[in-house]
Amino acid sequence: MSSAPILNQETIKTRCTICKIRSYSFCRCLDEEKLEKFSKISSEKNYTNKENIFIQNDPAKHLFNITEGNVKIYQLLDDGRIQIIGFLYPGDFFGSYKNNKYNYSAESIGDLKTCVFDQKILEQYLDENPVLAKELLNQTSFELTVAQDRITVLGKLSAIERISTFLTNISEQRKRIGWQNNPISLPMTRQDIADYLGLTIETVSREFSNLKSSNLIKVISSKQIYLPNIDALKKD
Amino acid sequence: MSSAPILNQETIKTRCTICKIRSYSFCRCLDEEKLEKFSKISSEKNYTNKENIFIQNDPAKHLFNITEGNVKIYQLLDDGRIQIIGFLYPGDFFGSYKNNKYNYSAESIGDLKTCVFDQKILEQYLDENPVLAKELLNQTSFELTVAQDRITVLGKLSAIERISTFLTNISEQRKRIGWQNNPISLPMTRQDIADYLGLTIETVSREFSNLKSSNLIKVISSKQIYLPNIDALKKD
DNA sequence: AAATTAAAATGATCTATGTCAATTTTTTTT
DNA sequence: AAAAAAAATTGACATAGATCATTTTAATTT
Repeated sequence: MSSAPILNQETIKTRCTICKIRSYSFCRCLDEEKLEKFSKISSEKNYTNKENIFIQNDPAKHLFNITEGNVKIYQLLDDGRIQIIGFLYPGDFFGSYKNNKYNYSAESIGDLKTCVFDQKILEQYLDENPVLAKELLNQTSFELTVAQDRITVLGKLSAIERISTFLTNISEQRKRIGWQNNPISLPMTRQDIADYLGLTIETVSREFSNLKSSNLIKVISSKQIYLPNIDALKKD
Repeated sequence: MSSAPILNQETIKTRCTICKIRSYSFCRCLDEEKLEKFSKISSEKNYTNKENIFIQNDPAKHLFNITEGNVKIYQLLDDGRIQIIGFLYPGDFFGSYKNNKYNYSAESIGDLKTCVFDQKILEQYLDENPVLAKELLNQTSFELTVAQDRITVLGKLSAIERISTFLTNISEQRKRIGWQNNPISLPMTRQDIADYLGLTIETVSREFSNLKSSNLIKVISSKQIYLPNIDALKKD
C-alpha cells in the first residue's frame, strides 16, 4: 500500500509514456510534452475474445489504436456472406468511416487492449498538431497501398498463391513490429483465413496440406507455422 | 497581340483560381491568398491516350491531380497478369507510394490534363498548411474505404454482381462530381473492365449481354450505357 | 467508301474452386 | 481423464467462370 513508486516530477508517467508499442504507432511523432496532453484525449479500453468493437454503419464516434492483441475488420453482405478486410496488429489504427459511418465491423481476436479516441476531439487535436496530421496521413497512405496490394491478390492470384502470399506477408508484418518472423503464429481460424482470402475453408485446408507435402510449410500446431523456405514460398 | 485582358490586381488569375474542378479536389480547402502560393508549387502536364504517367516501383518523385480526363492505375505481376486498381476521374489525386516507390503504374485513358506536384515540395507545403494536410488525410481515408469496398467486391461477389456494382458505382461517382448520372459513359475498354473486376473479357461480355436481355441495361453504344432501373441493378 | 485493324460478342469445352458429406483432430467443459 | 463441442481435414461431385476458337461489330486507315 505504502510502496507506491516515487515519480520523477520532470517526466510524468502517463499511459502514453510507458506504452510499449508507441514506436510502431502514429503517436511516435509526438515529443514528451505533447504526449502528456495527448494521453489525456485518449483512454484505454479492453476486450476479450470475439467481442464486437463496433458494427459497420454505426455512427463513427471513435477511433482505435491496438496496444496489445489482434482485431479482425470485416464487411457483411445482406445475405450473410462475409469478407474480412484485414487482421490488425499492435500499433495498427482502425475505425475508418464514410459519411460518418464505420465502413466495416471490428471484432477482437483473443484478449485485446486498445487506446480509444473521440473522433471529434482527435480532429481538434490535429488542427493544433500538424505533425500528427502528417503522420496519420503517412500511415493512412501506407494502409491504402496495403489495400491496393490486396485488390491484386483477390483479383488475380490462385488459391495457392493467395495462401503463400498470406503467410509471407504475416512473416514480414511480424518483422516490422519487431517480432520473430519465423515460425509465425496464426491467431485466426482457418475459416477466418478463408474469409480473408476470398476462398472456402475446404480450399484453405487443402492448400495448407499441399504446402505441407511440398515442404514449403511445417505445421507445428494448426496455429503455429514454420516457413523453411520463405523465398520459394514467395515464388508461387 | 495587344488585346491581352486587363487583370484585376486584387484577384490575380493563377492556374488554380480558374481551375474548373477545384471544388471537387483536395485544394478546395485553400483560400485565395494561399492558393496563389499553391499554384506556384504545381505545374500542368498533359498526356494523350495510353501514355505512361509513371511505372510501378519507379522512384516516387511526383504526385498528380487530374483536372481533365481519366487515368487507369494498375499493378503488373511477373508473369504479365494485370490487375487494374482503379479508374480515376477529374479531382482524383494519385501517386501513392511505399518505401518511396510508386505502388502501381498509371496510364492515361484518352486526353488527359494533370496538375503535378514535387513530392518533397508538397510535403514542405503541408508543414506550413495544416488545413491541406487534414484535407489530404480526409481524401486518403475516403480512398481507403473505397479500396476496402473493392476488396469485398473481388473477394465475395459473382461476375454479374461485380459488373452491376461497377455500373452503379460509376453512376454515383458521376453524380459526385456533378455530371449526369444516366446514361453513363465507359471510357475504358471491355478488357480494362475485366482486368478491373478480376474477370476475363469473355465473362464481362457475356454478363453485359445477360443484363441487356433482362432489361437492366440498355447499350446505346458499347461505351454509352443507359441504366433503366438502377435500384434493381444494385440488388443483384 | 473500301480495306484493314481492333474490339466485342458468342459458342464449345475445360478446370479450379465451390458445395455437400463424412471423418479426424483439437480444444473446451464437465 | 472422459465427454462434448468446435475446428480442421479429406473425399466425391458440381459449377461458375476460364480458356480456346470463331464470328460479328465497330473504329481506323488508306
